[in-house]
Amino acid sequence: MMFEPIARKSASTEVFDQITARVLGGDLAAGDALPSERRLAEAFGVSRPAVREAIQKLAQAGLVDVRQGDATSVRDFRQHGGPELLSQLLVRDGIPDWAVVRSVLEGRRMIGVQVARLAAGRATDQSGAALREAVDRLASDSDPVAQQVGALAFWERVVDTADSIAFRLIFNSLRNAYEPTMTAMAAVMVAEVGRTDLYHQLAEAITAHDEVAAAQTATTLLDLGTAAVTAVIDALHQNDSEKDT
Amino acid sequence: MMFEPIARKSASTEVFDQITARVLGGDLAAGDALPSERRLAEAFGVSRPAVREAIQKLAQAGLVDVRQGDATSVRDFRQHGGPELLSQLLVRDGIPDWAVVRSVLEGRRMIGVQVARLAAGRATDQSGAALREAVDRLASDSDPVAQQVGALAFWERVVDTADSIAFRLIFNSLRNAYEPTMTAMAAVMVAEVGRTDLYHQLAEAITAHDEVAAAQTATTLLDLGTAAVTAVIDALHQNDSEKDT
DNA sequence: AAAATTCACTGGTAAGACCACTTGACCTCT
DNA sequence: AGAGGTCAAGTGGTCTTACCAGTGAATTTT
Repeated sequence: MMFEPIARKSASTEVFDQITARVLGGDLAAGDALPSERRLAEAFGVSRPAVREAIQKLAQAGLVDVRQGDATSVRDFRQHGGPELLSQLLVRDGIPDWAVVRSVLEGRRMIGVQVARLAAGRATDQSGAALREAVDRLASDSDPVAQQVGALAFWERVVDTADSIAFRLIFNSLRNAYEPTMTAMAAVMVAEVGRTDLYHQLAEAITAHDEVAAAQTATTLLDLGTAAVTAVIDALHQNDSEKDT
Repeated sequence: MMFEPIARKSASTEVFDQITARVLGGDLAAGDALPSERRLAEAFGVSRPAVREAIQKLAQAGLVDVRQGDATSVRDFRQHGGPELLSQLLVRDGIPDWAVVRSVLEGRRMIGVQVARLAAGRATDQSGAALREAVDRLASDSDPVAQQVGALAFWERVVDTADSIAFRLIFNSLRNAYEPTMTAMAAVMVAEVGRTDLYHQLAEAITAHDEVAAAQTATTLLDLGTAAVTAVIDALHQNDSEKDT
């Protein structure tokens, strides 16, 4: 029996998480007024500073609008939120939101291709070596989860090679959304991350400054994972339909 | 004479902004330890709760790593930050960072094309009407700034039509980065936002479910702005070179 | 030399008081 | 009536003070 490290959440983090879940879950609709800080403090059984810290984080995430003198109100996260929210949207109460999963896969695929193309245009000797090293490390892993970590590290190198801070930051967001789901996705994603030949091919295309080949290989590679996940989703939906019948 | 609404910043916001600027500006490098909350409070002349609120926001933005018992340390925002940071990175001390500008333009272009393609695949009668309305509103504006606002609203409709929450949230981030620069960009961006014919064409292509035409038109449109801004950047660099000579 | 302990420093939390601002009800004058 | 002013209640903003809870390094003990 393995012991899991206990992760203690601070009071403010706990408050933040709960309110975030309420907002993203729709229990607190856009425009709704949040209870006052004093009431929240009482309701959560914490001090007011703890509540305030949570609210500041909510405001930073674009989830609430706080104005002195008036009640703090919930904002429409679809209109004001950033991609940091994706990780919370992907899975709610342990149940994946397939529409969100689909959209993240789409984003991953389209952005991955563009980044690969950019990288091919800007590869240097250094970045080429880094890419090859990442491929080698990925190829040496046999565990599906480790392979996913390796694939993520590989793509991180690709993004670095693309030398675009905007794509880098977007990549970070997608990675943060994806990471918590890795163990659950391992069995499915092996169809993609197991194809070390394609990673090798992509690394070579980028190193050779072949933008077309890089984009094409990236498309092939990312479509594998997309197709695999999509197949699972469809299968689940089919089951649902059968149950209904 | 117009009156400007006065925007008063709270103490915690002020602290947050100052530390953010230090981190993004490189004065506080990744791995550096932040002064303790008590010292920061004294240095800024504010109370400790105010400092704590600021630090919580910094942590939420991925800029610092805070652990009880140990000093709060600065994280590598390139590795952990999200695209919300772009607005702060675009301009520092009033001077645009051209590498960041370029990367945002690249992101805008590539993502815009993909979103247009997605939208073409998922347009409905409702979304088509919304797109046309947005084009009409854009066409009725003559002021460059108003046109940019209209163009942004148009693209917002396109993203909605694409029906992808991931792209929606990414779009929000790019918009937040872009909005503060609009007045400065007005004269340059008019080359793009003034082409109401292309917006109209794009709206029609999306409504007609013509993915290829939508992608192509989007490319043409977005390249206009990209080229215009790139030309300005190059001109500035040329001036710099001449000065050096 | 290694292990255990101590201590100084860090962030985490709480309570209570007061300030600054928004809102809406109420009142007054026109 | 309607426009304006006044006021009170409720909200977020801030400060002070005190103590709790971890971390890490210096210190002591073995």
